[in-house]
Parts: sequence; C-alpha cells; structure tokens
Amino acid sequence: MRHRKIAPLLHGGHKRTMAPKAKPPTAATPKGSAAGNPLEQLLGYQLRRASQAMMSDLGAELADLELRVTEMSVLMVIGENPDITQSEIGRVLAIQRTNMVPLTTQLERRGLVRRGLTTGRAQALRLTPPGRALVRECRKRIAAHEARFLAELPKAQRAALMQQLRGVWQA
Amino acid sequence: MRHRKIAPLLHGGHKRTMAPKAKPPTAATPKGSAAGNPLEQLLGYQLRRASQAMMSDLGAELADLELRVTEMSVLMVIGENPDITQSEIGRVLAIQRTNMVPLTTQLERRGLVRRGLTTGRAQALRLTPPGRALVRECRKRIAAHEARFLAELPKAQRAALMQQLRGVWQA
DNA sequence: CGTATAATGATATATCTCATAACATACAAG
DNA sequence: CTTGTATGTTATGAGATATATCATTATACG
Repeated sequence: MRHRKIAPLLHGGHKRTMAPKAKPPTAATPKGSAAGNPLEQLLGYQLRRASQAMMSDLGAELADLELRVTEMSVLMVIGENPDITQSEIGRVLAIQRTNMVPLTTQLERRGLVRRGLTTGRAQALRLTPPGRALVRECRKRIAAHEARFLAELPKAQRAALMQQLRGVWQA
Repeated sequence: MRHRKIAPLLHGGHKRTMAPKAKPPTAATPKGSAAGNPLEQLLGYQLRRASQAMMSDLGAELADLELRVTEMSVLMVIGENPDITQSEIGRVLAIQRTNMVPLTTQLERRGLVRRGLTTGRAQALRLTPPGRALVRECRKRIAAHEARFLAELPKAQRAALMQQLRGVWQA
C-alpha cells in the first residue's frame, strides 16, 4: 500500500492546559485522569500537531488518486511554472536535488510530466494533458480540504494567521 | 550519525506572492526569476513549512545531547507524569504503542528512564536522576529555541496564534 | 467461577521522507 | 585549456511511522 489512511501524527497533546509549576512535581499520575502534557504551550509543538493534522487529512483526500502530498506539490509547481527544472522545484519546495530524481521519474513514468531538454543538462519539465487534468482535480480537493479547516477559523483572523506562519519560517 | 544537522524541510515557498490567475498560464518560467509557488496561500503548506523550520531548529539545539526531538518529548512527558505507562505516553503524544517500545528501550538503556512494574503488564516509567538533569537542560534549550521564533511575533498575538493552532488539530 | 474481551507490551517488517556521498556531464569564466 | 559551478543521477542510510501478529494480564459478565 502506497498511502497511509490514518494520521501519522508524532507527539501530540491533550485537552487539559496546565498552569506552569502549579502541580506538585512529585505527585504520581492519577490513574484515571488524562496525563498532563508539558509541550502544550510550545509553539513548535502546536505547529507540528496542526501540520500533521492537515497533512494526514490531505493525504487521505489524495489517496485514491494514487498521489502523495509531495508528488501533488511538485505537479502543482510545474503547472504554475512550465519548463521549470528539477533543481528549481527543489529550491522552491525545499526538496533536495537528490530526492527530486525519483520523484520526477515516477511522475514521468505515469505520464503526468514530460522531460524536455533545454540548455545544458537542465531538463525543462511540463505537465502532459493527463497531468494538467490531474492538477485540476487536485485543486478541487485541496480547496475542499482547506475549507474544512478554515471553517473553524473566523474569516477576519485568516490573513493574520497566514502572515504569522510565514514569519515563522521566512524570518 | 544519528541526528540531522540541517533542515529536513519538505516543499516550501518563495518570497513572491502571486495574484491568482494574474499570470498567463502558457508563459514559460522566466530564466532568472524566482518560480511562483501555487501553494503559498494554503494553510496546510504554511503550517508545514513553519513546523519544519521549528523542528529542524530544535533538532539542532538538541543534537549535541544525542537526543532526538521525539525522545526529548517522551522524557518531558514522563517527567511531568511519573509512573505513566508507555501506552499512555503514546496517547498523549500520538505515538503508536508499537513505536513506543524501541523508544523506551533506548531511553532505559541510556539510564535516563527506569521501568518499574505496577499492575498487570503496565510498566510505570520514571526518570532517573540523570534523566531529570537532562530534562532540565532540555527545558533551557527549548526556552531559547522558542524565544528565537517568538521574538518575531508581537506579544499580543501569541496567545491568539496558539489558540488558532490548537483549533486546527483539536477540532 | 470460568470464559470472553480489552489493554498492554513486544517483535517483525514495510514504507515514506529526508539526508549524504560520489560521480558524470554541461556550461561559463579565467 | 583549466577551473568552477550547476545539474542530473545512483546508491545508500537514518528516522518516523504504519501494519500484522502474539503473549500476558486485568476486567467484565454469564
């Protein structure tokens, strides 16, 4: 099986919030209660859990297309940037050159992408018609997927959130 | 080598923002310019990039302790919840029972965690004194790591951001 | 009480993502 | 021509995560 059906989710937290140091450190965990999670208040932890939640949802959304999230991302970038090279895609998506090779090979083998020679060793990548159709389908599903999560979020807050997230990694 | 030194970072974006459909779809990518990234405006994409940025930074912060982020998370949960069981940690951090086994074994082998028998098959986990010391060191480093990223973010926005992130995966 | 069920820990194994090292080729600059 | 840089490629490994399966123990229930 090539795609996961459920969430991958590394470490996560629980409902309960904890006042720092409010709890006697020597007290053992009460048997029936939810365990306290000291990571709850960390930005990194929250980002990771949130990211994993969305990634797994998107993975499920794309599963029946036999497309992994990474493959879909590459397809979309090629669609938006015809004749882009592997290396350039790698730079845009932060995928190493090395890892772009089997990715591209796979997409070409499936007839979604065409490798064309340009200058030097660089290969100009373009979507084939089936590739373009698949990207259109992906866009629909991504929209549905995003909407599911954005629904929880007041419209007024969305732009601010995106800006804050951009600031985290594009600092 | 057990730890990565640099960012893992799957797909990422570029500085430039694009107005939807503002660009003629048939135009080839200009050679010298940055490629447009159609994922830029997706919440899932921003979450992933932000999460990866923080994960890789934290990984570097913990590298010389020979601790991976996952291991550190488990240690901190045990520290906060003495006599917790493997399964319970798994539920808190969203790590499968199966994957908790080698994790716990490794931490016990290093003398950071002690397995004690309680009721049934469940094993009560506790930090050893070296384990507690290591957790204290981790807390310091995590604080520094978090501060690096939070510095970009106005204080007034922090609580709201955390709440929004919680909403994404705890919906 | 005795059996079925659930929970826990464990083993083995497969897959996905990401990383490094090493190499060949193409082009540009000196 | 030589050197440097960019690109594509192959091979390989580490780490996180997923599934299937099993033994043991506690608990629920007839």
